[in-house]
Amino acid sequence: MNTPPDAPAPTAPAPTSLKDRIRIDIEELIMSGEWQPGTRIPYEHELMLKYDCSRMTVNKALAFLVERGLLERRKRAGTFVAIPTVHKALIDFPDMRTEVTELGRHYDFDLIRRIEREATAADRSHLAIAAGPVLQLDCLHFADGTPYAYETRIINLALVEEARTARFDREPPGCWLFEHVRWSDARHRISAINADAAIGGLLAVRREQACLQIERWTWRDTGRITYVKQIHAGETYALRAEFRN
Amino acid sequence: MNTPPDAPAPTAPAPTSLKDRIRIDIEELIMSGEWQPGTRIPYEHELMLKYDCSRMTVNKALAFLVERGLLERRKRAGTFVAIPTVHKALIDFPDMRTEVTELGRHYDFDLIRRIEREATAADRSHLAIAAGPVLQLDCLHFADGTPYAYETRIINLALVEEARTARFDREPPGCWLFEHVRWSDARHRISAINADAAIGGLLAVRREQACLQIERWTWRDTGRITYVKQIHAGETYALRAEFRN
DNA sequence: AAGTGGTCTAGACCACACA
DNA sequence: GTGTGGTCTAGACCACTTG
Repeated sequence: MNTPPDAPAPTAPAPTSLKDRIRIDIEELIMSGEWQPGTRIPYEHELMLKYDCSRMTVNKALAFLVERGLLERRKRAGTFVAIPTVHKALIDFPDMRTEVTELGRHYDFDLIRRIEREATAADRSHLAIAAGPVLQLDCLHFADGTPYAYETRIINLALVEEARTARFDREPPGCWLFEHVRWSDARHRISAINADAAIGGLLAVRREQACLQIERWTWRDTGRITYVKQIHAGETYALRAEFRN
Repeated sequence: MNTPPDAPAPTAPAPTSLKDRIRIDIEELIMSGEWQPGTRIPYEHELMLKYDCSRMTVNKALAFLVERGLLERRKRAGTFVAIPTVHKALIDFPDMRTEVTELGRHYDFDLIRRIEREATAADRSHLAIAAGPVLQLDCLHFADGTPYAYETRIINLALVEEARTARFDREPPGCWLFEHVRWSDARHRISAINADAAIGGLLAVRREQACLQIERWTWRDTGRITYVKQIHAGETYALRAEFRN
């Protein structure tokens, strides 16, 4: 469906700290257009006087807005309203069990395949390794008994040895990894694909049905931990992302 | 294609401030698994002693990690390693011209339709208004002369009056809005659709081709500014998102 | 009741970029 | 040089929560 999302929750009136009041005041001056992109805003020293506070407090408010991308600071020159170039959005990829449960539906999954092997060419490419043992886990996620998503995953056993002995018949691999492995970075790729006969059969959709495909490569400092590809039937699934400055 | 992305750029060795050293130390203890999720970490006072610095400096480092979702703080109890529940990722939605140009390709666009009208039922739903004038702008974006994306947009003229007189024959609507309107919030919806005959014709793909559809609703405090739907031919397009905790 | 984090102060020194 | 922001200090009071 094509229903617009709810309006953003009004920002909590909250026990506003002075730092937040300064921050919000400036945000509003920028949003309203009163302070145009490129404008120099008052120096920290001037804001100290205006809000009758210490420089540290002003500094915290400004630092927050810099991290959000609303301001830019240049030494000796001052602080400027940033010129926007991109829409940034924050997107949540919960694990499947959490995602389905939060929809108020009953979650279940089938482990379709579990293969331990030496890395194939494709595995080596995804995990950026020259060789080594990997574990492939394919499973189908259900919501209220209906196929929800198909997932195929490769785990680098050299980095996650515990996966060798883990049982994935009760706990889905995504959950297990969440609890057992920390990652320092991840990259996602979101694309649209046409269901082939195999995917169509698994997800119970017609051939050619447009599906949303999410791929994720996960790193830890020491190397790549896992590669996962998730496929959702398009008509019933959509990702949601929130603005994030 | 299904090529894995490049490894994340190594974090700049940078002129590390003390605050950052503390932050990085703690990050590494968490990432390595030495401090498991749920663990209480040392009190601010203990960290002051360890790093021989003021409490403010420790506090800044911890506040940063809280905002990143790596730590949770409870008064009177202490600071704890957060238990992860979702993968968060940051995704950029540049405007089409920027996006295509950054790919090193030549950008061009055609304005297909420009309609000023009283809001229809669909417009009212997307903009959450009871009535009022809207502007619909449909256009086709090209990269190196090849169709890149189809875009249909509705602008709330009550909030963006300047759009009435703006010319959209040289500058694409997305760019124009970037420069003229600030938003305070936006919601995105990403889904997969099958090309119908009309979309297939515009994007030069076969019927049923899976396409990636991105919808965006944009707010300012005072109301909804615009709704836009962008459709990319699936095989040639993918969104990329970075981990962001 | 006690001790945590939340917030703030009124200074300070420094590096850097600009004039 | 000069003045900006970057960073840090050594305190302080308070609210909250939890033992």
